Amino acid sequence: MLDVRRLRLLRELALRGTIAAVAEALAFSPSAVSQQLSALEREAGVPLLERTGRRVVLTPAGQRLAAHAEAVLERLERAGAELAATRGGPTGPLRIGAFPTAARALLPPALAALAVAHPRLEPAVEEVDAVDVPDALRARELDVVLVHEYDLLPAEPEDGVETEPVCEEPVFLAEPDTGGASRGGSLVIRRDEPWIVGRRGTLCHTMALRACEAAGFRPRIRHLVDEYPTVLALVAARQGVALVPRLGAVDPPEGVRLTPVAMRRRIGVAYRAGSALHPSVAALTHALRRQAR
Amino acid sequence: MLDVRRLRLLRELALRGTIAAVAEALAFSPSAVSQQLSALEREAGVPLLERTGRRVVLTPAGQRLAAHAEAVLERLERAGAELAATRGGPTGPLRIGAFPTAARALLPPALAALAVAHPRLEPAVEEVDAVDVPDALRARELDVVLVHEYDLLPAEPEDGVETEPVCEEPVFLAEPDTGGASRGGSLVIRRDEPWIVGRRGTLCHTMALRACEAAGFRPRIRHLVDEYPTVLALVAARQGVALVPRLGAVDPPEGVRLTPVAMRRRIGVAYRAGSALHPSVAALTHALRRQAR
DNA sequence: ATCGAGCATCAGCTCAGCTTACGCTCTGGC
DNA sequence: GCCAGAGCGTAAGCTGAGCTGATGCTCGAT
Repeated sequence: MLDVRRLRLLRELALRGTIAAVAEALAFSPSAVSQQLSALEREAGVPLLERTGRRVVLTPAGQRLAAHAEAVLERLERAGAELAATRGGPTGPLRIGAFPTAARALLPPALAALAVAHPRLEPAVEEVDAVDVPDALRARELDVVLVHEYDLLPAEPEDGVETEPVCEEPVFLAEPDTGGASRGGSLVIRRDEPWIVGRRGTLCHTMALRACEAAGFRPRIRHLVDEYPTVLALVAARQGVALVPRLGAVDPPEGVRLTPVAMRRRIGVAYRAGSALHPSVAALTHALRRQAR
Repeated sequence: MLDVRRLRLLRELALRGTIAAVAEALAFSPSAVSQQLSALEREAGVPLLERTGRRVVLTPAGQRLAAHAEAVLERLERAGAELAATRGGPTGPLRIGAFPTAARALLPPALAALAVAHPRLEPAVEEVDAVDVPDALRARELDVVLVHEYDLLPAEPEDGVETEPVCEEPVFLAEPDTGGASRGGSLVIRRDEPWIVGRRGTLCHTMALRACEAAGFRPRIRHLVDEYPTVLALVAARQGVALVPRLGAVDPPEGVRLTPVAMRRRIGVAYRAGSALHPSVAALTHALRRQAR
C-alpha cells in the first residue's frame, strides 16, 4: 500500500518543481523530503524523479502517480469536510485570504454577519497576492481566498483548487470632474491622458492595459498605485485617469467623476478541491453572497 | 489531514464488525487497533464508534467515513496497479485462490501457459471457500480468486471487490448408465431417485436444491460430497444422481451418463477493487480466458 | 573561475505506534 | 442465576520510522 504522506510530497513536487520548495512549503527540511521521496521511489519500484542538472523533474510514471495522489488527497479533503459538517456548525479557525479591496470593502461586513450567525467560528484574514493563492491553499496556509478576475482576463483553473463565484460588479472610469457634461464611458477619448494603473505584475495592471488595448491604444502610464483610495486621490488631484471597480470606489473623494465602462469584475472564493462542503467554507461563501447583494 | 492507515482500520471494521477481527486480519494486536481507532476519532472530532454491549458498531458518521476510506483505498490500489504495470511485465508473487474444481481442471494448464509467457511471475495457488473470498482479498491474503456462480444463484456484489467473467460452462445431470435410451435432461423424472449434492453451505449444495425446486420437487438427499470425482464414482456405483458442471466431469468413469440440463455455471475472477490493471492480475485473467476456450 | 543553489547521504535523536499485561463489562451456556 | 470467556479499553515500556543538522557533490550563473 502506497504511503499517502509520501504521495503528498510527490504531488507538491509536481506543483512546485523543486524539493527545496516543497520542503519550505510543508515546513520540513529538504533532507526529509528527499529521503521520503527516495522511499516512495523504492516502494513504487519505478523511477519517479530524474535529476537534470541541479534540479529534479518527474518522470512520466511520476506524473501519473502524482495525478493519483491528487485524486486521493481530494477525496480525503472531502471526507474531512464532511466530518466537519457533522461536527455541527462552523467552528474553529478559518484562515481567509483576500485581495486588498475585498479585505477592506467586502470582508468586514460579511465577517460581522458571520460572527452573529456562527459565534464559534474564528476567522483570520490575511491579504495575499493573487499569484500566491494556489500555493497558499495547497500548502494549507489558507483555507479560503477571495479572488477576482476581469472579463478580459479570465483566471485559468488550477490543480487542486476550486473556485465558486460570489458576485459581479461594474468597473468605472475615474477621471477629474471638470464640471462639464460626461463624455461617456469610452476609453478612446482618454488615450492621451496620463493613466494611473496598478503595479506591474498585478491583475489590475494587466486589466487596464488590456482594456486600453481593446479600445485600440496604448496608455501613457504615469502612476503605478495599487490602493484604490490613493488612486482616486490622485485622480482628484488631476494626475490622470484610472479604471476602478465599484468596490474600490465606495466613498469617492470630491472632484472625481465615475462613469461605467463595458467591463465587469467577477469576485469569487477559491478553496482546496473537496472542501466545498466544509461548513466554515460554506458559511463564509454564504455570508459573502448575502453581503454582495 | 486524515491518516489513511487509520482509515483503513475503520474500513476493515466496517467490513468485519469487531476490533478483534480487524486485528487478526491485519496481524495486529487488538490493543493497537483500538488505540488507532481512538486516535482517528480524536482527529475526526466526531464519535465514529459506539460501544454496544461488548462490541462496537459504527455511527452514521463512521459509516460515511468508512465509505470515503473505501474510495481512497481503491484509488491507491489503482495507483499501485498502474505502477506495477509500468514496472514491466508480470513479476513476483501472485496469490491465487480457487474453488476445488478450478484448482484441478482450469488452473494447472493456465499456469503452465503463464509460466512460459511470464517466467518471472510466481503464482501460488490456494483452495479457498467461497464465503472467505471477499475477506481474503480485502485482507490481502490473496490477490486473485477464481469464483463461480450458477444461473439460479447470482453472486451479490461485495464492497471493495470486483469480478470479471472468464467463461461459462454447461451443467450435466449425472446418472447411472442403464444402457437404455436417454430420458432427456429434465430433472423431474428423477424426483424419486436419491440425490448426491455438495455439503451443506456450499454453492453446489444450494444450486442443486434450487434446481430441483425450480423443477417442482424437493430432492431426497442421500450423499453430501463436494469432490466431483467422488460424486461421479458414487453415481457409477448406482448410489444416486447428481448435477455436475463440465469441469467437474472431465474423464467420467464407466457407467455414468451425462445429460446437459438447462443451467449454466459462470466462472470468473475476483480481485480487489482497483487492481484490474495490475499486470499480474491481467495476465492471469488472460491466460484463464484462453484456457477456457 | 568561482560561488551559491539544489540535491543526496550520514549520524543521531525523538516520538508515534506497537506489544504485553491487566481490568472492566457484557453475553451465552449450563 | 451464575460464571467463563469474548470483546474492548488503558497503562507501561520499547522499537523503529522519520526528522534535523552537517557534509559533500554537481551544476549553472555571474
